[in-house]
Amino acid sequence: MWTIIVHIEDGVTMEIIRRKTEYGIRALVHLALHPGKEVTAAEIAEEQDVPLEYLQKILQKLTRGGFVGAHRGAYGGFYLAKNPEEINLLEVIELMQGKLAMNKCFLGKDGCNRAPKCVLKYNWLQLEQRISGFLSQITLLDLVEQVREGGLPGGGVKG
Amino acid sequence: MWTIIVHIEDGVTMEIIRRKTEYGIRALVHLALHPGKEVTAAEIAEEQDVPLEYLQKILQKLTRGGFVGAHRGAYGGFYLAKNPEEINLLEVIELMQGKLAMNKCFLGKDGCNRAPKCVLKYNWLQLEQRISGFLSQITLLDLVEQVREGGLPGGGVKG
DNA sequence: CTCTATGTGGACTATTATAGTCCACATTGA
DNA sequence: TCAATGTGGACTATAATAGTCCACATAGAG
Repeated sequence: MWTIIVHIEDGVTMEIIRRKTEYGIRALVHLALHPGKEVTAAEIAEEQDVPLEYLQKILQKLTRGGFVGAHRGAYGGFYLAKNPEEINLLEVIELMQGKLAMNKCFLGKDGCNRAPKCVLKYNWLQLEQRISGFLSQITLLDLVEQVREGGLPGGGVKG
Repeated sequence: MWTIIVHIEDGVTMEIIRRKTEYGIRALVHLALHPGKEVTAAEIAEEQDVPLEYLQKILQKLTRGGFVGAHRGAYGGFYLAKNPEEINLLEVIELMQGKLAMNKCFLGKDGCNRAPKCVLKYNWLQLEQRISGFLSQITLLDLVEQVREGGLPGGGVKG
């Protein structure tokens, strides 16, 4: 009796936006689509295809981050604590994943012990600012509008 | 006798360019700075502050990827297999880390099982193209020139 | 006032990615 | 033929991500 292990070459991808962030954004979009209503974690989990227990952790983070408000007890739930146009993608990504950087060289002069002789960092820094700038221009309102329009391309995001 | 575990709140950062990629870029820059010479992994490791054994793996990947050539045996070493202006950052990053994407939604219509109702992806796609576009415009030559100029800011990268 | 549906917080596990190491072997120039 | 080199595969260690579990706090309805 043999056990054969086959290692399938996978098309690896390095994702900037992690699953937890995606889940968080789905939750925010869902809340924005139900203004003035308190929505339970269970409902969001169901509607947005997110594991409930994990979503609860994510909602807690969003609550502490000030993006959503929570109401405990029976008939409780979550609601947006800001207007959709006041929430941008960069804030959400950084709340969920930590500060977004190209690499350590930008964490200050001592982020990398080669810093004094590192000359690559100016390129990194420039790109980093572009990415952050772009992400911070996309608001929850933009996302929600695309949802309402049926998600067709062409809506466009400025920048 | 007590054991006290203190959990220090760390300033987390999510880095797009991983250490292996940074190491790979350092190696390429080093090779570009020594044209016409075969440089050993040991020398690069020493000069660029990279663990030798790990660097060897990275150089193997760069070799298979066609960016560097290798010469075995005594007096062997590595050399650039392309001109520095023919190597761009995006290629190197994707060789080392896999394809760079915002998230799974862009891996094709089945990348995410919500794809049919997912409307966020057009934003992602647009940003993804911007990042890739920018990274693909930065060549190894740009990096090397900045090294030669002493690494002062202001050199600038077009885009 | 109590029951029940909710959110909260912390600890816990599982899985995957990243980082790094080790060693036998192939190659090649002196 | 020896010594310095790269190659390839297996291996370990650490960290990040993803996900789960449970005791507890809270608040509305009856």
